[in-house]
Amino acid sequence: MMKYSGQTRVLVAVDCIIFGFDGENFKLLLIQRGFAPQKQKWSLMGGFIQPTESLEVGAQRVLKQLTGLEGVYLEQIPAFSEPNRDPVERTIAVPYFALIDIQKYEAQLSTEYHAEWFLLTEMPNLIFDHQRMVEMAKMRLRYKAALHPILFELLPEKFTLPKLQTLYEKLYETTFDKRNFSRKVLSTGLLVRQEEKDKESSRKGAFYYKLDKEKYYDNFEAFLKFIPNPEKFLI
Amino acid sequence: MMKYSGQTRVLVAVDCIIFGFDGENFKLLLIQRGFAPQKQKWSLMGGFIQPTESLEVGAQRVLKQLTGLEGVYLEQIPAFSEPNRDPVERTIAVPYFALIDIQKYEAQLSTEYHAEWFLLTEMPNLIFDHQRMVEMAKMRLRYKAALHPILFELLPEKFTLPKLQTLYEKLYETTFDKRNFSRKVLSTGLLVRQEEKDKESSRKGAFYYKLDKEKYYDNFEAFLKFIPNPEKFLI
DNA sequence: CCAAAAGTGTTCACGATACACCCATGT
DNA sequence: ACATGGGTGTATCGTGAACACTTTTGG
Repeated sequence: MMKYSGQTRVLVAVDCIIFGFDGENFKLLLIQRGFAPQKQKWSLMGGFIQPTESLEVGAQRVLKQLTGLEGVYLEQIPAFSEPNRDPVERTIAVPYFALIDIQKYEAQLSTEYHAEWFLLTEMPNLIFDHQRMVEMAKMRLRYKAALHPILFELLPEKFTLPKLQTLYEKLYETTFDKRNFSRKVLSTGLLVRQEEKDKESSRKGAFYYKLDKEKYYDNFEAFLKFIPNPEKFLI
Repeated sequence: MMKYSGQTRVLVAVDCIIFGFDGENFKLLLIQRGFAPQKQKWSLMGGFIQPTESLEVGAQRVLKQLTGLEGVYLEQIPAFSEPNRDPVERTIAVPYFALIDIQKYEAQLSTEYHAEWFLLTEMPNLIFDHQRMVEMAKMRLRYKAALHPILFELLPEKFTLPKLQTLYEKLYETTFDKRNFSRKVLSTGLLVRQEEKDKESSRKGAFYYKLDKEKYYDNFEAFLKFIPNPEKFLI
């Protein structure tokens, strides 16, 4: 097979910034790196791109290895390509942020990678430029979620409005008026109220809601703002 | 030097989707590919990433080679990484869209690449998946420009409000009310009216405006909507 | 004097915000 | 009975959209 001559080939890695939400706080799934350099240090889950897979497929593979989950919400963020970002060998990293339902995950946790959930606010130091990747991912998530209904990916199938509101409040480090919030969310018609209530976090109990899957997928890329004044939060 | 073992290295290319605006229509700067395969076919300007440069730097280098311009507005869009997208050898392409002032360019055009401006609506067929890259870039540009004041990058230093409006109208393939448009644009305080008028395109003449550079750079990433109902245009 | 494009103000409607009370229940 | 969190309605304000006439001047 013919090749392009005189050009340098480089390693390409996908690194996953895996977000979860435990009902109270944002979490990040990190692993303890199992190989040199920086063995034992905390790191994002990642892997080198294989000859037969695209970046997207590679990221899904890496996620499946760690969490057992497939079809996870993934979004590419701009590549990290400083020539010396990896001290071993030049590696271009294409980060993906992933939104997963922390409950689905728990059962499947592989012990192979020494993975652990950290509160986003209490992250350990990470190797290389992974810290910066997390920062970028957080910014991107804030941006995207201000305009599109993607945070549902972090919630279990059934969730309550107060939980949904907490989710948004934690991401934007603010509080919202619950009357306005519920009106805005319900007006999208994306949510279906269930008979059942969640009695865990209050005496009265809060109704569970499920997504109207059809409307949800139709509106996935739609422009739905759940938070007031999004411009305040967008960079 | 130590290396990661057992992994495949790949070529990484940057490809530039170069947009211009001639005062009436969007244009795209394409080159006639000078090497096999698909020699002579129209293509985006691109290049392989070099050992000492980041992707961003590589894209700027490629742009400079073709146009002579430096410090051009560039934005990365998600990588194209299908294993067989380049028939010669696996290459991951990281596309950047560039917004340039078509007037600054014209003098500097290198003849080396057989470059030519095409109307965006009358593009020839492009090699590989470059067509799809242009589509993606167009979508991204529409998205970004609906929320942030980036289209000024396409205009010369002095421009008139009617030209600015035409620019937006062409991108969104619609028309806007000029009273609302000018009010909205001027209310940002980003524009400074000049004494001079452009008498080219009307008898009465239209005032030239310049950007207030300081405010512009402050608001570069700010949330400024110049078009009504942006949600209608965002995917 | 006429054609062609530039420039400008007001009204209206809707969406966004602010705000406070009652409800259900477990202890 | 009371403490705790859940749920709901209304009044007001401000932003965004619709809309039409006057101005300038080259021919």
